[in-house]
Parts: sequence; structure tokens; C-alpha cells
Amino acid sequence: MSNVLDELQWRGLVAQTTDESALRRALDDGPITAYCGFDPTAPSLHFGNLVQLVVLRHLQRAGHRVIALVGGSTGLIGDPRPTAERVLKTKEQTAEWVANIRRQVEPFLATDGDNPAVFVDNLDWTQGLSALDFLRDVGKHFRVNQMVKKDAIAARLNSDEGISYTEFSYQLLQGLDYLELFRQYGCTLQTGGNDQWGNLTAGSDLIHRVEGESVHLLTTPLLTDSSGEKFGKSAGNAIWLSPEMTSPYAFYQYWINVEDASVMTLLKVFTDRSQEEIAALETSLADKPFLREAQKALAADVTTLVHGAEATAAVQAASEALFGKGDVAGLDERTLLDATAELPGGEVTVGTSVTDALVAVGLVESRNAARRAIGEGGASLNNVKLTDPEQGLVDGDFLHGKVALLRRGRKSLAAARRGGGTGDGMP
RNA sequence: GGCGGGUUGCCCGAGCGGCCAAUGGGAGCGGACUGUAAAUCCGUCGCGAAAGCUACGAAGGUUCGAAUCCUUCACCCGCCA
Repeated sequence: MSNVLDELQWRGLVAQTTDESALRRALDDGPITAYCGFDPTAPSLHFGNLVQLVVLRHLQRAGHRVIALVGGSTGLIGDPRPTAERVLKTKEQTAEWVANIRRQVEPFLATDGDNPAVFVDNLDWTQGLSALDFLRDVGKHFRVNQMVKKDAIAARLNSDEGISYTEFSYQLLQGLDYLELFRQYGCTLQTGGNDQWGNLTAGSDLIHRVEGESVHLLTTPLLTDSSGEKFGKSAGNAIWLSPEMTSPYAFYQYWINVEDASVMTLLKVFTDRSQEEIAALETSLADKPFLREAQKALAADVTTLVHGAEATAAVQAASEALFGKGDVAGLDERTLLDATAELPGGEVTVGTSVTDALVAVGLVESRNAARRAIGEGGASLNNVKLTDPEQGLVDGDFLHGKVALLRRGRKSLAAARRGGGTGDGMP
């Protein structure tokens, strides 16, 4: 790979760029400085941000200087979504999330050596800016006529809800970021998701007007599955990078379950595997799909990237034990406890009905739902299908006297850990 | 400020005094088939064992009975000033 742009392209990480040949030349001519922003819209980064982190990694490894920006100020305003106005977060909340995100980004980039990543917070150059200065120095360079043409804004103007002035101003703030980084660091490339194109051009246009310089933009495609849905949701929940919010086990399971039609795309995007390795996995997928080698490779690499090798080994072993051919009742105590330690679960006493147990471990939301699941034949105890919602857990159900394995559907598992008491209803 | 339209379950969207826990679609969930894949087909989808309870923006009211009628409030949209 002569140019990092080629690398990014074959991996499917490039949706749009400004003047591609100029960008290619700039990347060839020597290290440039690139930045990507991460707004604190949640306590943790998520799947979507991972794509951007991967892009920064590639750029840094290719010898370019990278800046990771956290949106301490843009997070206070809110990037307009095409669908609905955001609820403003408190300043305290935002500051807390900024700190979280900053911590989460660091491990993805080299922070020492001769080309350390730079971390900035856009609150640093905006909090002291007065409204009047902002309107005079920044606002004057923006044409409302152009601003309203951007997709997210146009969608909102056409919606019932409209858009607040606050969110309308968002692109000015992001534009200012790029200008600021251009001035401070000579930054000439901004990356982001393709849905950010409008915000990114706000910056490059501003620099062009104010500094008379042409700078570059690069966006990554929106990743969708075969039915056009965005990736990064599991049962309606986002896939977070924080282990507190999405356990390493759940994270690994998400990737292992990726549909065949998408796994090659995701391998290219998220792993560092070479073209040869990926081609080999593609052959395996075509010839021996039941081995799921591509999914396993994807899950292993990405989990390692986000949670480290140790966590990955643990969840791999757990997955093997829980989904392998063997009978869970036959697992030795150590393996069983290690495997179930990765699962969500709860304490349950002997005598508790399986209905209550399913609720207690969080596999279903209500007793009604538990009964329904059992009625549908969709729940099992230690891999034995349940038929009677009133069945009580007995001593023998707790394997090695400690934990019973509850399953909902094919792949939702939880551990019922034996709690104190007999569960006979007597205090 | 005036006039008009709107606010229904996760989302879209019907309902316009009892037959409404609320048609339909989507998403979700489960089963069959498989490979912890996709597609397909089938089932299911407020809480409660049940009686019943809670729900149709909020609060009151009319009525034997309201998501449906009236009043006030909040928010959104449009037109006019």
C-alpha cells in the first residue's frame, strides 16, 4: 500500500472526499495533520464511533499526525438530527461525558513515541467567545441560504417539529473547530461519517473564506446490513464500547452473529487483516459457512481491539462452552463458573419458579413475558426446554450447586446464581 | 396577537360515546428450517395466575359509560398580522 488513501479505499472506509487527487498528493507529500471530532452525546462511545477511530489509526500508522477532538462545546448544542430536536444536556453531564470519551479514545491511538496523537476539547476555544464576537467573526462568513440546503437542516425544516436556532447554529461551531485546528496545528484533513458531510464542509468552506486555503475532507460510508439497517444495534440496544454498558461477552456475541452477507465488509473495515487473509476467510465463508470462521475472526479481532486480548480469551472460552456441542451439565466447575461469569444474571433461590427466575435474571421483562416465552417453547433450563411455567428450581438444577443456565430463544443466555434461603416463601 | 390543524402503544398510523388494551403496517420477540447466518412460513407482542389495574399530551368536567363530547393548560405545525 503506497498511500494510506488506497488502504482506506480497499477497506471500504471512504465514501466521499474533497478533491481526491489533491488529497492523495497531500498525503504523499509528507505527514499532514488530520482530525476527527467526537461529541459527548452519551456516556460512552459506540459502534459508529469505532469506524472513525479506525480511520484515525490508519492515518497515524501511515505517519500522519492525528488530532482527536472531543466536543465539549458542540455537545452542549447538539448536532441536528434529521428526525427530531435533541433535549439539551446539562453542562455538568456533558463535562462528565467528555471526560469518559477522552479516556475511551486514547487506547486506540499511539500517545507516545515520535508521533503522538493530540487531544483537544473545542470548549477551550469557544467558552470564552462572546456571542457578539461569534456572530461577527464566524457568523458573517456563513450564508443562511447555504446552511438550509444541508440535508439534516432541510429535513427538519420540512418536518412538523422544525428546528431550534440553537441546533441550526451547530454547523458554525463545528466549522470554527476546523478553522481553529487549521490555525493552531496546520490541520488540513477532517474525517467523519458520511452523514456529517454537511458539517464538515462548513469547516472547509470557512477556512477557504477566511484563510484562502483549500483543505481536505474524507467521510466514511454509513454501514448497513443487507436489509439496509444501520449496524451497531442489538435487540434495539446500541453496541457501546464501554464494558459497563455492553459487556465484552455481549460485544463478542454481537460480532459473532453478523450475517454472512456483511461479514466480509466488516472484516475489512474493522480489522487489520491483510487482503490475503481476508480473501482466505472469504473462501472459507463460501465453502464452509457452518464453520463461521469469518465471524469468529471478526469477533476476536474487534473484541481484542476494544477490550483487550485477555477479555477476548475469556469471552471466547465462555462462548465455546455455552454454544459448543457438549452438555452444559457436563462442564467442569471451573469452566462453568468462568463461562457464566460473562453472562448477565441474578441471584435466585431454590424453589423459585422458572417464570420468576427468567424475570430475575433479566431474560424477560415481566412474568407475562416469561410465561409467554415458555408457552412458545422458547425458554430452557440447562438446555432442557421448559414447558411448565410453575416448575420450581430444585437443588439439582444448580450445576455444581451454584448456577443454573437459563436460555431464551437460540442465543440469549443468563445465569441464575444460587442465592441464600430455600425460597419456600418463609422468611 | 388572530385563525386553523395537530398530540394515540417502541415507530408509523386508524379509531371519533359502549362491540377498544384499542384495526393495520413496521420493528421487536419466539418457533420451524439452519450454521449462534440470511430468506421464508407460523405464532406472539401493556401489567396481573385471575378478578382486575394502568393506558390514547396534562388537569378538570358531562354521561350509566369517554381515546372518542366540553373546559382550561402545555407543546408542535401552518396561514394571516
